[in-house]
Amino acid sequence: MAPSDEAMTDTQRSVLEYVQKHLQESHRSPTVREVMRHFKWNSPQSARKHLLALEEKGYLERDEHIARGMRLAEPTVTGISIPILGKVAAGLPLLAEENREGTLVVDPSMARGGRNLFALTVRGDSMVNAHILPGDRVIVQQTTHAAPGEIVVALIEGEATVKTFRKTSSKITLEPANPKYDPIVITQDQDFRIIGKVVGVFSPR
Amino acid sequence: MAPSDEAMTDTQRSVLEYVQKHLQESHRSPTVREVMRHFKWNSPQSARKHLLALEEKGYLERDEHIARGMRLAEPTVTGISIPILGKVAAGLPLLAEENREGTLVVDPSMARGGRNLFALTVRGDSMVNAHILPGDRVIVQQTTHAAPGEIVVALIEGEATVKTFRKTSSKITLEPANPKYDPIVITQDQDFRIIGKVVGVFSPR
DNA sequence: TGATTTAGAATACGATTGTATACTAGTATA
DNA sequence: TATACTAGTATACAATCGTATTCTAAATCA
Repeated sequence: MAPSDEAMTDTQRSVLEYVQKHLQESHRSPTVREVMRHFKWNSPQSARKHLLALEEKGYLERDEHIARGMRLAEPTVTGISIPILGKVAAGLPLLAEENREGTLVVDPSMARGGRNLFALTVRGDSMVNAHILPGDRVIVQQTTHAAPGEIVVALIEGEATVKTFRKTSSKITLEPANPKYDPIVITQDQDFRIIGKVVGVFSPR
Repeated sequence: MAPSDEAMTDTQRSVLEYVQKHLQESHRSPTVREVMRHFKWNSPQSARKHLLALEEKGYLERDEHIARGMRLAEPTVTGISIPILGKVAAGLPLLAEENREGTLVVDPSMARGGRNLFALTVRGDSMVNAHILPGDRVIVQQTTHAAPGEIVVALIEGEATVKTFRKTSSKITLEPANPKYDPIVITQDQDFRIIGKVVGVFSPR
């Protein structure tokens, strides 16, 4: 349950702010008695009631009977960690642990709308004219459908490839952005699947 | 004091990994006894000795007498926040608060060697053949010197521009990567300054 | 061989800590 | 007026937890 469902009293707000500050500064939850002492109260229950109220209203999460067991309901986001996909193993879900090669941190602006993202390291120069170079990390939004002209990541016979998606009434082609290469025409009997479309490129130089 | 000064024993390494994992997953330090139970030991001292050893060797930090008082000596880096430079105001230090337009989070792999980084939003298409497009964020390492052929960010008469740096015995030129534009020849009386070189490009699509 | 280091056990002490119950007082509300 | 809610106090209990001391056993090393 997300915060801001229910209003806090002034004291509850102060307590929440103290807990937030404590977590931020010491990377550790305060104890009930630390809250009590900070507000110069004389009973652990004074603090405890506010903490329980904050938990009930969804602002705090707690683990019972555990010392320093408080957490903020909404963790502060500094960057979005998305998995880097390596070789895709057949039969496994795309984002299974086994397919992961590492983690890439991207700006939160990339993740608007809670998009289902992953990254892929580009091999080969087939997309240089779309400014996607070998070694670049393409940031991919997972989807099974794409509009013609969009740059997609497709799985052909178990191999992941980045190409421009083209579609006519009769056939689907995957078009490179490099005159050196020919378009790939998808035939009926091929194992073909769109796994996402490119929403960003990260290019270390 | 940085870790890796002193070698760990195998057990100490396992304990450190467990503490790291615990911190990462629950945002909370394990207790001495939780470490003990995880390794199926029968005495708190078994765990405590390893924890004290890890502290002495600089891998862990601890606060005495405090429940769940362990921290990693090197905080886990999830992303590097670098400032996005806007219009550069004359007279101010480059990275002054007034010049900042926002923050960009990049992968830690960009920040190897503790480089002094900032980001810049590209305006114009003068570098498209170097795969730097309008709207891209170039990630820049601050430096006053560059080798010919490197892509630099230069300040000409207070205006920041991204170009390829060229230098002969007689003159300095800034070369666009787009035939539509002519190279800029720097004259003696111009206020010219290199402020950094491009080490990465972040391109939202 | 004897000394040192490392790993772990056994046990205990006391402070810390989450929790429970019972109480007073003020304030808002139906 | 009676009721409910909020705020805080007082006190107690038991589990958790960091720490201290003493001990055994194996491995390393000079």
